[in-house]
Amino acid sequence: MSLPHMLLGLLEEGSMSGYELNKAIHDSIRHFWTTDQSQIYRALHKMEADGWLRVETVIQADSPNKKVYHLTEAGREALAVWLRTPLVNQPLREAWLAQIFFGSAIPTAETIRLVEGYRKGVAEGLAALEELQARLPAAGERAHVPRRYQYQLLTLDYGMAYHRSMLATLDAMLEQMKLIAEVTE
Amino acid sequence: MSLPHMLLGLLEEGSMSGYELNKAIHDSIRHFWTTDQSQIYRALHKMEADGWLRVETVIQADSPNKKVYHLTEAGREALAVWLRTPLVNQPLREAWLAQIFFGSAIPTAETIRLVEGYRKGVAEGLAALEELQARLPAAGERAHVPRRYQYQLLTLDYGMAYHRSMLATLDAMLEQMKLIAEVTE
DNA sequence: TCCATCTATATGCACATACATATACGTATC
DNA sequence: GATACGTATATGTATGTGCATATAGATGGA
Repeated sequence: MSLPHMLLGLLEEGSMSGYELNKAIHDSIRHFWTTDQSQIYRALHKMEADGWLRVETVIQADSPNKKVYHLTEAGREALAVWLRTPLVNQPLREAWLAQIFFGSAIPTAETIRLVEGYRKGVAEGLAALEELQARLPAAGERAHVPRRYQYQLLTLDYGMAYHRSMLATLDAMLEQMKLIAEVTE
Repeated sequence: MSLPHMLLGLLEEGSMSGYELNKAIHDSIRHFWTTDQSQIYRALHKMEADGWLRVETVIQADSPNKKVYHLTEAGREALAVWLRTPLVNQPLREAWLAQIFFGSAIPTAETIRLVEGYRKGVAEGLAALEELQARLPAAGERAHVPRRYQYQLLTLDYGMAYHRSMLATLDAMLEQMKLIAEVTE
């Protein structure tokens, strides 16, 4: 389970409440990790019990009080260890590929339509990432950007490369499927 | 949940027992879907209760009796429907990218080492797929191959394209990280 | 005044899934 | 005779996870 370590990483940049962590996940790591609000609070409770976090209750006048979490030394250490720990590589798990694999059970035109839909979804995902990147420094200017920020940009690069490759692969797949349709229909 | 539909797809090609389905998953769709043996039996029970499958108990002399599952009309129909149904597109979920995103908390050399490890894993995955493909028809001969089989090859193509793209992206990432290391260390 | 919305935290619940374990038959090996 | 292995099916259980819901203070608009 990685969520606690995501939270450690975010809290290393600055102390936050669960509510703020939820927003931070949505704003900055959504392109490779999403989670439910309820999981965040559950994770925070466990992390506090494990001594990774210290809670500070902040009384607010203009909105409900909040519990701001701070990294402890143990938490900082847990993050540093995790950042060096190779994760077990998860095998591909793509249910939609089964719709291709077993596609011969329905007319080719229908599977083509399906894949075109998936292509559209990927194109939209890529557009969202490109829009995000347009508001950030270009590759040439990166050397002058804080180190922390350079790492963050690398994950955005990965997301875009993934989407572009996916588009190209889907296009190739669609071409092959059109050949199948020609021969057999 | 997709496992029941995976089983429908496999059983459409021929009736099998749970034990044989487990082997079929390992032999032919492992490159995009894996599962535990226990889930297969649980899924089969549910699918039978839902009327998608019919059981035939086969008495064997040389090994324990087996329960061979056959598709019913309802099962065949459920497969056909699923094959046309767009799956909700799952957002990227790559915990290792968080190790990059938060990488500034440890020396760059350590993150480089980590990514090199991941690169090795991807290269091994690609090698396994290439070995598998070497025993199958090349692209030029595909037109003369059964339609069912052509679809199966497309999923292998996808797996290889994914791995190749992943390798290229990781290499680019490693180059960027070496630049970071030069500037800041 | 009522209602919606934002801030803020928390629990209930269902589902998917993996790991471990249990049972049991037949064959081959030591 | 004991042990290991392949075949074959099944349950127990823990964990990860998302959706729904509950509670509640403050603000702003209809």
